Amino acid sequence: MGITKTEHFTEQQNELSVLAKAIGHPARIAIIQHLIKVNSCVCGDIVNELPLAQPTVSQHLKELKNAGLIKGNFEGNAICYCLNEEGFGKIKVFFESINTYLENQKNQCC
Amino acid sequence: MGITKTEHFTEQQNELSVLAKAIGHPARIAIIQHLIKVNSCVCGDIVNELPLAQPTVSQHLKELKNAGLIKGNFEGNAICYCLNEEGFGKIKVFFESINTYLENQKNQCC
DNA sequence: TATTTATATTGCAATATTACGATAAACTAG
DNA sequence: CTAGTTTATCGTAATATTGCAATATAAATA
Repeated sequence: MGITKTEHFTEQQNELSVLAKAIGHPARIAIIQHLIKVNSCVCGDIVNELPLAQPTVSQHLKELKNAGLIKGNFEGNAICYCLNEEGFGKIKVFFESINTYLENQKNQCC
Repeated sequence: MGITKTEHFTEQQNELSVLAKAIGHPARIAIIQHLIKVNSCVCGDIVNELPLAQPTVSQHLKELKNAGLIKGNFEGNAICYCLNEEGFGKIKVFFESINTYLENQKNQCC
């Protein structure tokens, strides 16, 4: 069906899946890594950094923005992008709990 | 097209995207959370934990396994599942670098 | 105002994902 | 061996995602 039965899962599970899904594409990971690498807001050169056409990049940026992983503000002609702490904060909590569990785990049978 | 241009991205970017994509579904997050909650290997009750048909759950388990996020061993009639540290370790590094960046970031303009 | 530059939207084709019924496969118990 | 239990696979329908050409929009500047 391609349709996810979101209504059967908790709000937290759906929220986390949206965030992870947004990260689940190499182009969007490349965008995130570029924003970190440049270490400041990036105004208008994201399209040139990626091996994809402008509409495609625009779409990926939109998805990252909708998921709350990046922010974008108009800066004259261009748009400045940077990471959005809010989205990453939510994932952080999830992965920290997993890591804590894995570190303390004793009775592993697999 | 629905087809990702993986050849244009680095191996690390593709690997991370596969892991994030595998987590990017509420059913698969529910599976991960259940394995943590029970705090031991879970042998054969995963299907009953999820509001989805057995073939669908089997498919989700397969995807988590292929991505390296869970392990599954035959235990007589049933199969025992638990988290796979290897997969989560790779994501951990990625998110730690993002968190370090976000914590030290000074010149935010967005 | 007209032109240029940067980004977004639309529309569409190709492919991927999600879900499940039917069925198969593998093991246990009797 | 037969029946029951558990998990995997196949086949298929419905929907989602990816990518881009064409086009629209918006701001800056001449």
